Formats: sequence, C-alpha cells, structure tokens
Amino acid sequence: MATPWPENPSTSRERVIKELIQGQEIATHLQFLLKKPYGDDGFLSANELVVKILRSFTEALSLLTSCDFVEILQNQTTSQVDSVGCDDRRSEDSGESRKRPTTKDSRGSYKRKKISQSCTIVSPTTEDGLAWRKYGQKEILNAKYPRSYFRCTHKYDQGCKATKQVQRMEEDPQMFRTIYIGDHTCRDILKVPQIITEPDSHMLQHKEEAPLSDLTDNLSSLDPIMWKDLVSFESSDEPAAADSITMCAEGSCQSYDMDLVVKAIDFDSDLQFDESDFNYLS
DNA sequence: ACCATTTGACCAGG
DNA sequence: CCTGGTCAAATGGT
Repeated sequence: MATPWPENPSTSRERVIKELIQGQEIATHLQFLLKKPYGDDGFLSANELVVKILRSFTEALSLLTSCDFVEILQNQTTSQVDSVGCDDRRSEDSGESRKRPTTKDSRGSYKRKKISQSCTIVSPTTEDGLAWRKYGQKEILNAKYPRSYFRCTHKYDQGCKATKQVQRMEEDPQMFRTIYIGDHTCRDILKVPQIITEPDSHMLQHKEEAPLSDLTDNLSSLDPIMWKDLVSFESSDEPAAADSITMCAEGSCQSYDMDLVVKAIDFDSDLQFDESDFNYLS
C-alpha cells in the first residue's frame, strides 16, 4: 500500500529532491573542507560522518526517483511514467537472510536478465556511497583477477534491481573497473564522477571525436562541487596525474581533457586551493 | 542472534 | 559443452 503523497506530487517531488540535492551538495562541500581523514580516538571521524550523511542523501534521492514514487505518480495522475523494473517488487517483506520456500536446491535456477542499461567506471576505489551486497565472485577465463558481483541492498524491500560487477584491472592493478547495471544506478553514479583513468586507455576512442561544444555542455551540466571533489581526490592519490578523465555510459565512453575540466570548474571564493596540490594544473 | 561474505552448485545462453 | 551470472548453505564477524 503506497503512502499517499500530499499536494501536487510533481511539485512536492521537485521540492523534496531539490532540498535533498542541496543538502547533499553542502555535505560534499563540507567533506572537501575536512582535511582530517581519521579520528584520533576511535570515534567516527568527521569525514566518516560526512560519508554517512552523503549516503543518506543518495539513498533518499534514489528512493524518490525509483519505484515507490513512480507508483504514487501513476495512482494520482494519468500521465505515462516509465516504470520498467518496478513490477517485480516482493509484497512479502523480506529479511535479507530469510530462506526461500524451496522444495529442493534451486541454486542457479533463474532467468538471466538482459543488460538493458549499464555504465562503466574506472576508479582506484570500489566505494561509491551506495548500498550494495556482495552475492558472488567468479574466476574469469584468461583474467588475472576475479570478478565480484554485487546487488542493491534494497533488492527485496524496495524492488531495487541494480547490480554491479567489480574487477581489478590487469593493466593497472591499482584500479577497479566497475560495471553498473540498472538505469537509476547509472544516473546516480554519473552524478558523482569518480572516473580516473590513464589517457592511453582503450576507452579513449572518442576523445578526438568529441566536439568542444559537447564537452563544455556536458561539463556545465555536472555539479561543480562534485568536480572539485574529483580534482582533490585525484591530485592526492596520483602523483603522475592523468591529463584526461573518461566517463563511460551505455556502451560509449567520452574523454575530457583535464585542462578543459579545470577551466570548467568555477571555484568558490571561500575555498582556498594550494596549487602545489594539483600537479596537472601547472 | 543477526547480518554480510564466501563459496560451491546450478543453469541459461552462446 | 563451456563460461559466467545467480542462488543459497556455510561460515565469519559483531
């Protein structure tokens, strides 16, 4: 039974999302300002708290933009809303570890789903602020490192169908290639670019094809605070910094020249940057 | 005790 | 038949 949504649903939705996004941005901003990575005394560090806050925002936004709200909209309006993936929600609430009523071992008996939408991210970390639960790991033929399989923690309680596959890269064992499968997940992930890759990667095939206007349009649509975070992150972890970054979605990748990225970032005046922290700027 | 991860079983699709 | 994606029992951590 869906909870009724007060007022005009689209107006309320926009307001809630706007508020959450604002809070998320402020928390991200705060995270950037907090230099101290760990607590001295075993308590949660401020940075860890910010990570938790950000996760809450991401979770709330994800909920609002996914099946629950789609159902509400469909109940209250006659407009067509894309609800692909919202129809298999389990009505019986599920404990995560509850065993399914099976008469025999049904492991592996499933319908293999088609990958409708996916995006690939290359990052030195597998952490993305979203809630995942590992459900498998496989040795992959001719691959040095195994592939791990994760599903959305809310698969059963909210019908979240997102999955991701994570594999350490042979070319650069410091980096992980993560394939996110699921529409909402891709949108969430691409809002928080953690994409750092080497310029000679095979994924840079579109670098020269991207017209300047496309690059600037795409960059201006991204949250500048998030980009500051990326800049900070990359500079601290990679002494020999890359001169470009790559984002991949729906099977195609696009590379951005780092100079252009840096120019596209509108630094707030209250943030003090030490240029020595950013090798590639010089 | 509860929850997440590990790991071998199982099976769909190529 | 082989590979890789998913399931679920076993195991481990808190």
